[in-house]
Amino acid sequence: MTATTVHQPTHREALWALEDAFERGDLITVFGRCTVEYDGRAASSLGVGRRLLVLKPDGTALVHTDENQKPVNWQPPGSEHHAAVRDGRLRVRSVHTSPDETLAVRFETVEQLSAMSVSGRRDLSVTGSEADLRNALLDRPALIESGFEPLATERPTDAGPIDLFGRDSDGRPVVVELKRRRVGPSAASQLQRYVAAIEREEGDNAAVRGILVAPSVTDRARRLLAEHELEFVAVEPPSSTGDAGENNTLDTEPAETNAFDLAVDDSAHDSAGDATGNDESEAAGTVPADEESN
Amino acid sequence: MTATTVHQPTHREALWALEDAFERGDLITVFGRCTVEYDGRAASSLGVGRRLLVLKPDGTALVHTDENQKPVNWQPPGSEHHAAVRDGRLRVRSVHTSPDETLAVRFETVEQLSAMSVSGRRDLSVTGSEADLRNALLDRPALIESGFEPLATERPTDAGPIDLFGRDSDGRPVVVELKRRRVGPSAASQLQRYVAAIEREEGDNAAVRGILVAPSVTDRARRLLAEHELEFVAVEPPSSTGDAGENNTLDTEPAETNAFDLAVDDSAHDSAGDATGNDESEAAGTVPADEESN
DNA sequence: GCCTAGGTCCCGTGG
DNA sequence: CCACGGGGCCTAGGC
Repeated sequence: MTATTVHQPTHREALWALEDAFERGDLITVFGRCTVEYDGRAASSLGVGRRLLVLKPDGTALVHTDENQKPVNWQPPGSEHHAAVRDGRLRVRSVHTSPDETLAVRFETVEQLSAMSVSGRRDLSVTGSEADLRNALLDRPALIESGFEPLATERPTDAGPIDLFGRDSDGRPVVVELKRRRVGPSAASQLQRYVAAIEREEGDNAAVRGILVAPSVTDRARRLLAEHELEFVAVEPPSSTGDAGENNTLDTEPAETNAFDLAVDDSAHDSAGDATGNDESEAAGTVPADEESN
Repeated sequence: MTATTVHQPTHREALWALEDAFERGDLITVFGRCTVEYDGRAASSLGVGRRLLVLKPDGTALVHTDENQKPVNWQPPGSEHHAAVRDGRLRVRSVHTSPDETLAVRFETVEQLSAMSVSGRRDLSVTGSEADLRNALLDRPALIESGFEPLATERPTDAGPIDLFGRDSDGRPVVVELKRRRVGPSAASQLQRYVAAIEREEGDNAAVRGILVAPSVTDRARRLLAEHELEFVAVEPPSSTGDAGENNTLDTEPAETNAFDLAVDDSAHDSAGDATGNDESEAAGTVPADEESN
């Protein structure tokens, strides 16, 4: 129920505590001086130092140092944790199969070991994802282009699924690729692959349009789009500070929960344009201070 | 020096311990029941549950549940941690600027709070990276193709840097893209971009070859390569179990530390081939059992 | 700061 | 199991 902790344990005491925690399915943290060896998809070796080891009941293992968000070493979920005392020292091994990988943490000293039962993330709700952008555009397809008619999302092709497929006011097929943030060359190539796939589907004479929809685009990506006669439409990035209810009611639509501020900022394939997205100034009342309740 | 821990603290005691740990630049772990709110590049809300909060002196914040390698919520390095007691409850806020992001963790109960000074990853050495593959191929360019002459790595082009650039025995320019693992469509597109850039550099009549070097390739990527008349050469993935000293000395070169077993497995652009990498059997004595020392 | 690409990417979804 | 693409990707290296 509550957290169990052993402070400055002997290595053998730490082993007992670990085995108990494994039994209970607790999440475990270990502070101590250790070395780390990893062998699997790659291989690595880490000299002695003071670190934090986290062991999860799902098999995940994390070795954290004083900096960076990513662990310096780790083991994926599905691994099996094993603990033992060798040469009087605690050793934790996490073993994964398929792919075969092993993480070994050898402790010189164990400062502290804690364990507590933790609960999963049942109810994490996120807004501002690409799916939110897609829904926003389905509500207001004219923001991609006046007269654009959405026909399908995740439409399958030989090259993979298209984010948003439809036709323009002239009846031409339109492939739309959505990105929630500034795009680089890979997104342009991705769009180009999908356009080529539709062109093969429709026949060689088909004039298939491709539109990349994102907050902004790098110079290189813009040139790539131009080379393939693809287009770019800018949308505002998700507006962050809780404006979920602040619908700019220009149209009749109620417009479902819309994390994206949508702005038409067409930049045709042959124009240089400067919609690099570094010039946003007035979106929705960006008052940096004054957050309610501290 | 050693770890400090408070068990079942009051919220105010937890606050004192946190402030002390901030002062010392410790790495901090907090077990407790909490809710988590995030707002920034996206936004999310997480209901009450028992979790582990990790705070690093570089500004990183991590919220971990009982499963998955990635934290359910987090804050990047460079954030500023702030702690306070509001309504009798501990609240930790980590604030980042540019991009503006805030993570707020509100504790219902604090089971335990620990802090310890930890040290960085000075001496992490990894093998099996793409750079290792590149070095291995520079030592033995014939494994890409007999007569291949490497001229440059990271060669800049209008489309970005080329992993490995050279010429074949006929003097034709060759663009080589390296991947440390099985490749999909994006790698094929990446190679195609580089080849197109070199073709523009060299002139329209130039016959520029492109070779994707990787352990294996998906069907879709193989088709993409064929469409653009690009080639694929298979190399064995990094062989994992410590064979760093096992140089197969066929040539005169001493062959530096070579984490990759290299195998020629050419599959031309117009052949279907089956070098999907699922059929490796005898590489280098793959004895699954018997790991030295435990 | 931006851009580009690698990563033991992780992760979910679909086949 | 593999394949594919998103991600608050993160991180390193250039510029």
